[in-house]
Amino acid sequence: RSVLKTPLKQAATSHSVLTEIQPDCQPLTTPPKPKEILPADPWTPTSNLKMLISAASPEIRSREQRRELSNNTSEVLQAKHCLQEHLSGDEYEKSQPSRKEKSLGLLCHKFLARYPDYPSTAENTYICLDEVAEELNVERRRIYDIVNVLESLHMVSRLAKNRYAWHGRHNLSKTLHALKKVGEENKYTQQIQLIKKREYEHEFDFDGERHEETARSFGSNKRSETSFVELPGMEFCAASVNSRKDKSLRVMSQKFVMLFLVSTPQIVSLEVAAKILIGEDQLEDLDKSKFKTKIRRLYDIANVLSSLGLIKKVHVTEERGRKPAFKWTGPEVLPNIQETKLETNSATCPPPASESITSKEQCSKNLFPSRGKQTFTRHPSLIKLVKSIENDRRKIQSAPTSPVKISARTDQNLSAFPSQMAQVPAIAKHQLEEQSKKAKEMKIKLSRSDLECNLSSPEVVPKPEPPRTAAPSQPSALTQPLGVCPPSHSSVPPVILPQTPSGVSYAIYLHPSQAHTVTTYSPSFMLQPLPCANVTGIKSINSKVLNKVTTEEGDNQVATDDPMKPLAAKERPTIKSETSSQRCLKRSQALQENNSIKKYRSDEESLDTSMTFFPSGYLIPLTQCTHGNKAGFSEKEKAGMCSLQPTTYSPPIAGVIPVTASELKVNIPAFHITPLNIMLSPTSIAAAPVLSNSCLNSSNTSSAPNPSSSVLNFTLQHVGLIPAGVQVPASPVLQHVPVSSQPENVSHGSENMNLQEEKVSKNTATPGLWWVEWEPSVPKEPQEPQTVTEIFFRTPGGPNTVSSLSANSDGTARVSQGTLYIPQRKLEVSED
DNA sequence: TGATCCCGCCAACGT
DNA sequence: ACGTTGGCGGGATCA
Repeated sequence: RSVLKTPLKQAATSHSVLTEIQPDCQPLTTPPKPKEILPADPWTPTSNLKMLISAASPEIRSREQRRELSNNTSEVLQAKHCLQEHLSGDEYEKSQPSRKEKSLGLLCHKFLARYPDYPSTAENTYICLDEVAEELNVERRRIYDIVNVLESLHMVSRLAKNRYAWHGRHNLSKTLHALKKVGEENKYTQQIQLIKKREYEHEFDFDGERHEETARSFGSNKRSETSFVELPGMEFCAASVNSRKDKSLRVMSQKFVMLFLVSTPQIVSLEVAAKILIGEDQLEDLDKSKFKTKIRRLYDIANVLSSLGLIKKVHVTEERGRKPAFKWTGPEVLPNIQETKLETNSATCPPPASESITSKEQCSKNLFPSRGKQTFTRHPSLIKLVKSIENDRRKIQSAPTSPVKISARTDQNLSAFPSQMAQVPAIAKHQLEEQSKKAKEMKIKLSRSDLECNLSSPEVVPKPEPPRTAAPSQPSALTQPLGVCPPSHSSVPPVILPQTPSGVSYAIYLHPSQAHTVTTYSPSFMLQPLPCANVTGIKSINSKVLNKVTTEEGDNQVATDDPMKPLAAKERPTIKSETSSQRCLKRSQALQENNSIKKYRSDEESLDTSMTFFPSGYLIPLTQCTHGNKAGFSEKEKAGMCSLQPTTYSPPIAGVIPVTASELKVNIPAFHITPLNIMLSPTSIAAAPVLSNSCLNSSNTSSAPNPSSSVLNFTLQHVGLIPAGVQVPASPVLQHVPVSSQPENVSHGSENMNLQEEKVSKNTATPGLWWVEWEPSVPKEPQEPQTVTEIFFRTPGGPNTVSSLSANSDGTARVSQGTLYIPQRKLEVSED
């Protein structure tokens, strides 16, 4: 095994290298033993799996083939020798199993591909590390890395040495809830703030004095640390067999996840994570090496989490430069969803899984009396829809479902998506996984409700159906009393998410700015009251923009599902021989894209009526004047334009938005807002895809109302941050100021002007109000320009309480309240 | 370069 | 004592 995967690293002495490479083999001259070749053979028993994976990457495949060839003969050495002598040659390089191909992430994908996300609760799935290691052709050591992380999420549990039980994602939801809870208890949010604060301070004062106290307070609130978070029902198992519960990787993994779950923009930079994880244990001893090691570990964890589709790599750009970070892309973890502590009790190790599932069933039954299927155990937050949209770019239309260990299935899948697969970039393979997961989730969701299925299927899945005009289906959705807009207009379907019990949600959508990459000028926006009826009728869209938002990057998935896309039908056929449930799945996938609204409704209906559905009138379309750009933003305007009439944003009444465009003319220089739909939720859990109709009402092209102000006011009022009658001045004057946790500091920041230029602005007219804009670092190809705009405002309540309203260019946005978040010159963005 | 992170030594553990 | 785990960090790769 090692023989194959251990190509010489480089031009070192061939002999010594080979020796190293084949430690467990006969002398270096020993040609691959038949026995070893077999397991390593990419086209053997596990070939299906490999096929699937390699199929995603022509490169990998070809390489594997190449490898295979070389492995089968004693030519190996020769070849290597040869190659070595021509290190610079392409041949050699190509035959080299590129580091990437050996990455933990890819390995993890392979690993995950072996097991279903939601294994049958009837029979337990076991994992034998040895086997897996062998089949995946890697050292066991690597498997440990993966398993440990999975274990931290309770996706697997250790039964005995070399033996694990696979639970898949059945426990994920609960685990995340638990982790979030613990994360909150650990005050990670505050810790993050502290760290950021310190970073901030570092930038200005060179004396590391005050760090002392920071460190103090930091280290002080450590407590239940170093303990492995377990799930009721699972701990038994884990504890009994695995005494070392505080294993670093496992714990680290959990903590890392916690950080995501508790932080507002669910983005965590490695640096911060590392510091927090270190800081917890040993008191701040800025040990360089320790930090480095921590980072390394985090990468390992991150790779696995990425493979799971829970996070994705991004970069936070700030003055300091680009810093690696990760963004949570996993399911939203609703705060108060009662932890399903319906745990039964008696349970042996394997049982825990089924048990937890049982409890979930209970839960779901409660939620959906009529339903009893085990599949919809989870209470999929509607937000997932958003997530899915968020991840639109995920192409790879294939991989209907994540591969199961059954080879037959894999084959089927493969045959179904031959060509497509062949076009998928190797690295993008993971996306496939994500998608399949998404699909599964949807599947589950759908299965939960026939109604849902019925509603969605008719329109979305009609495979035989020719490129239908979105129009037909749209209306139906629109006619609904909900405040949603026609999905067809935008590739980014508008969605109204269920609200937290505490409050109503608002759907606001702004028109996407065409200048995704432009960051210097302020696009103009219009805030207009837009009754549903009107919305429904609106058809004009800035396809260019919209496409950019969702279809960009040639996202097959999206494209396929996009009703606007003629090719949509093209792929449907593949769904042919699927089961109805599978179809639902597919449909759901399709729905995500364009019928989110509908979908949402379905969910809403099927989910539970207790959810406060937001009045239709709460849809606030903020269209951007497509042309009212630069021209419209003369220096003068930038200076102090915004002539905002003190308008009171009273709670909108169904179907009506108490604001008029004219009232919201505000331009906030340096404030770049991209398309967004904002779901405002007092408690910070809403996220919604945006529905943007370009120039819908762009009649007012010249005016450039600033969405931020309107949104802000609207938000502030509805979130209760400001009296209904009060209005926050639409930042007539904006200054670039350093942002710090101390509001006071903000007031005088002229000296720090350079900091965060145009990134963070403060509305001097409204103390305690900041906005932060995250721009895409580089408008790479059709990748999604992840521009994030975030508005921070201090809550009257506590000095450290703030709320933030952030809008992502991908159409999602969220409002949250919580502890002070230091706007840090963070400019999130691009991914790799 | 700095960001990533593979690789595998070797110590802690389990049996 | 020996096999299993997995902490750790050198140094190779990648971007």
